[in-house]
Amino acid sequence: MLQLNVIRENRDRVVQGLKTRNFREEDLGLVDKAIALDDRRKEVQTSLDEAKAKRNSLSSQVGALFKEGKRDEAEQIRKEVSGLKEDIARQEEELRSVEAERTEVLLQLPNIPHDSVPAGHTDEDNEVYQAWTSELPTLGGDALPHWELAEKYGIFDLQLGTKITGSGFPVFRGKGARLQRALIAFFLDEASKAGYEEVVPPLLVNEDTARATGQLPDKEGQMYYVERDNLYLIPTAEVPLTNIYRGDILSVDDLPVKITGYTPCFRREAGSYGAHVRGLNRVHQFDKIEIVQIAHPEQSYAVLEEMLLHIGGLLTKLELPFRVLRLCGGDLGFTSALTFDFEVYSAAQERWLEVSSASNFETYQSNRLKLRYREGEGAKPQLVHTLNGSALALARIIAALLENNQTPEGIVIPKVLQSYTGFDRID
RNA sequence: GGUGACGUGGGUGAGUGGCUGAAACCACCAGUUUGCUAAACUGGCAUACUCUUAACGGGGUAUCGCGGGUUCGAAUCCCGCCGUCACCGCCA
Repeated sequence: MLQLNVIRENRDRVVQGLKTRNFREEDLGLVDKAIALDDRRKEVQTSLDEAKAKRNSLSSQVGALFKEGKRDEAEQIRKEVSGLKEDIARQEEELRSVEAERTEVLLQLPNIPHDSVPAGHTDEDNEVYQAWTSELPTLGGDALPHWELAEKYGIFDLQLGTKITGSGFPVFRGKGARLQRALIAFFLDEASKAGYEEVVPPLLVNEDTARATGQLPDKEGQMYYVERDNLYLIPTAEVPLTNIYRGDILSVDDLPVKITGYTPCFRREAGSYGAHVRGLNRVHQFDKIEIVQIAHPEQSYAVLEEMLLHIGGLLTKLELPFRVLRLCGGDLGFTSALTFDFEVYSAAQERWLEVSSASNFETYQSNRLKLRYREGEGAKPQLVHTLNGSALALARIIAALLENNQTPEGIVIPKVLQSYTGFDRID
């Protein structure tokens, strides 16, 4: 959520940002509407506070007068205060409704894109930030897509998952399951080496948590929901990991906070179908190692750069061809100021698969999280910047590994993984 | 799930209707004193919103788990919810 004072002070920049996101002309008015509602809120707040101050001072007189035995005077003031009650109640009601309306409007405003975000409408318009300069691997005409390889080598079984749960819930078996575990261990070890604290968070979260990182209300339909207990299955570890610090005031010395966690991720992916979502390209449950940083506002873009290097390093170690995209305004997530996507080239499908997304949310999340830091002793608390990235998402990495590494003798496991898998090929 | 106890500031903990935004102690910060350190002493030490100020600052409101109620006035009384702990039940 954007801060109102930021909107006030940078009104034109906010409007410009919405345009970068291709906001409809009629919705640009939301910015001024938010400001107007906040003006009204201030008015009511001030007038309500005055009424309450009067009540409080009169009330304390009542007590004093009673003690002095001046019953009549006390009685008179008491009646006067009684009259104030109605007025206070009415103003409280108005304050509540103005605040609710203001929040409603603020929730509809996405983050302001960073200056470097290119204009554009779809993923076609994303800017190639770091291209793959070597040659892309080519496989012969008999190369198989990963879903066929999976069947051939018994790596995972989607039909079995359908029997147990429903479509989009793969069952990994044998060496496939082992490969999965190897990747998780590898990614976590790499994150630890890079200074991230490893965390095992809950997989179900409550409403407050889902709201604080921005999944509610804008991505409600994307999450599985357990109605009986009013809990949501996490779509990404970002949600519980970032919420660890919800409401906290950190010292500047604590920054940056670096945490990582492996979790399964659950996504309903409502409305997705077609050839591009075959196999592991898009599933309802997949495993992901997430890295999260809570950073000083002045450091956050350097931190984002550091995260990109970390993620790129993983792909390099896995010997996968990849490129990095800077998302355009139209493709940028609602809460993000700047996002880079990592795509791995899948040689058999001859297309790029998104395997990671790293974003700087600046203060958009921290404002909802009420997550702040203090510059020094006694300094006023300020919002931190939050960032996160996948490092990495497993399903599509496996898809790419299977496809790119297929040989007539089976699927070759990259060297770095061999000590984790305990085998060097799947055949 | 059942029964009982409890929920106060960074921590311990006092406080049963007004003088309590909250004692005291600990921790922390600054200063004084002192060969150094330690000790002692003095002072400071919540957050949000809001008004005011060029600024430093000052004023107001709210917050004692959360939400409602009673009252001129609530940390304190009443109701609901949530949580923690103990015992029982169940259980990886």
